[in-house]
Amino acid sequence: MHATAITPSNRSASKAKVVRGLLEGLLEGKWQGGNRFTETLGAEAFGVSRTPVREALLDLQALGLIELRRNCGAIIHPFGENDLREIYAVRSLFEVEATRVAASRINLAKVETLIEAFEKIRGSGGIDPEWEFDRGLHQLIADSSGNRRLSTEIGRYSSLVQTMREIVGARAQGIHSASADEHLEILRALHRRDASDASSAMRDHLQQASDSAVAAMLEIRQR
Amino acid sequence: MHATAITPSNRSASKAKVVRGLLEGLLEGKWQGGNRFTETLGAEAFGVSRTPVREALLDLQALGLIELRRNCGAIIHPFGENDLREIYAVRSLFEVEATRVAASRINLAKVETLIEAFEKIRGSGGIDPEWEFDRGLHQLIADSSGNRRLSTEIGRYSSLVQTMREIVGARAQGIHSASADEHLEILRALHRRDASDASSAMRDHLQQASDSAVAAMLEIRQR
DNA sequence: GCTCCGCGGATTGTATACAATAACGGAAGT
DNA sequence: ACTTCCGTTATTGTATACAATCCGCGGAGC
Repeated sequence: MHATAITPSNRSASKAKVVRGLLEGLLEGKWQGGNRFTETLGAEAFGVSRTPVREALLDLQALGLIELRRNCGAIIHPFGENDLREIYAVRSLFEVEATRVAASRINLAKVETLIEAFEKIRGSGGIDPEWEFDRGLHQLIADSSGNRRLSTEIGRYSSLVQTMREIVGARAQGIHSASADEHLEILRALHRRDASDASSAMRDHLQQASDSAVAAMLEIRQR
Repeated sequence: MHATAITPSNRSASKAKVVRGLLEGLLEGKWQGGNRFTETLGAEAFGVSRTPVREALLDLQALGLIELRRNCGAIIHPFGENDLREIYAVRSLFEVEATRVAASRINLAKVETLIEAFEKIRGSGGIDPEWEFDRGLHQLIADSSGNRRLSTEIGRYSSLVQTMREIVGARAQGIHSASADEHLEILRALHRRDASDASSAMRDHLQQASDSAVAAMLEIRQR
C-alpha cells in the first residue's frame, strides 16, 4: 500500500540494488574506517548510472546511515551492534506510539483475521510465511494510527528492516523469526482495545526483534 | 552540522526552491482536490529541470505530504489543520524521546550558555533572534541523544518546520515565536538532569508550537 | 452489447552531458 | 619551515536525452 522508499518491488530497481549492496557492506562490516564513497564509484561498482546511486545515497542519508558532503562523496560510518539497536529503538518509538493510538480505532474484523492466521502458524510450526503476516500486522497498525506521517515513517523503517532481513536471511542459518506468541499478544490486546497492553506488547516484540537482528549480524560477521 | 534534507543552505538550491514552492501551495490550501503533479509540470512551474523536482518530490513523499505513483505523477493530498498537527505530533515523538535520553548525557556548559542566551532575550523582548536559538536548542538536544538515527529524523522534521516558518513568516503578521519561558523550562530541567521534567516541558513546548503553527496557517488562508 | 487485445501517448526510471564548486596540492613569499 | 594563494582536478548539482512501463482508448471478435 505504501510507496516504500527502499524496496519498491520493481519500481526503481536500480536504486534498490544499490541500497541493498550498500546495506550488505554495512552489515558485513566492510568500510570500517570512515570510508569515502563517491557516486561514480558506486555507479561502477553496481553497474548502473550515477542517478540511482545518488537517490540511494540520499535515502541512506535520511536513515542516518551515511553522511553526504558536497564534493566529498558519502562518508560511510562504521556500522556496529549499537547502530542496529538504534534503528530498532527509533522503529520502536514509531510503532509503540502507533499501536497505542490504533488500539481505539483499529478494525476488529481485520484483527480477528490476523489472529486466526497466527494461530494457524503456531499450530503448524511453519516459519517461512510468518514474515509475511508480520509485515501485514505492522502495516495494519500503521494504517490504523490515523496519522499519515507516522505511517509513512513506519513504512520507511519497515522497508529498511525488510531489506536487512533479506540480506541476513540469505547468509545466516539460525535467524529465527519472531514467535507467533508475541504477535498474538499484541493482537489480543488490540482486540480488547487495550492501548496500554498492546503498546507494551509491541515494545517487547521489537525488543526481541532487535536482539535477534543483532545476533544475526554478529553471526554473519564471524565468517 | 547536519546535512539537512530540505534546506541545506545553498546545497541543492533548485531542489530547495521546489520544496518551498510546493509547501507554499500546501499551506495556502491550493490543490484542494487530489491534484496530480507531474515532474515535467513542476519543472516548468519552477523553471528548473526534472531532476531537482524529482528529488524534491521524493523528500516530500518521505514526509508523507504527497504520494508518488509510477507513471501517474504525484498525488497531492489536501493539506489541512489536522495534517499540520500530525507533523508536530511526530516531531514531538522524536524530540520528547530525545530530551528524555539527553537529560543524562547533555553537556551542562552548553546548556548554561543557552540559558544565558534565552534570559537575555527574555529581558530585551527581542523576538527575531529567538528562532536561531530555538534551532540551536533542538539541535543540541538531538545531538545529545546519542542516537544518530533519532538525530537525523529530528533534523528532517526540523528542516520542514523551518521552511514552513519562513513561508508563514513572510505572509502572516502575528506569528508569535515560542516564548523564552518555555525554552528556559526545558533547559533548567536539563541542567538538573531531570529527564521527566525536561521531556514534559518539551512536550508542552511543542504543543504550543503546534497550536501556533495552525493559527498561522489559518491566518494565511483567510486572505 | 460486451470483452479482450493491441497500439499510442504520457510519465516515470535511467543514462549521459554539462556546469558549478569545493577539496587538494604545489609554488611563492615571508 | 610555515602560511597563503592560486590552478588543477575531483565531485557533486543540474539539465537533457533515451528507455521502459503503465494507462487509456479504440477496434476486432464473439
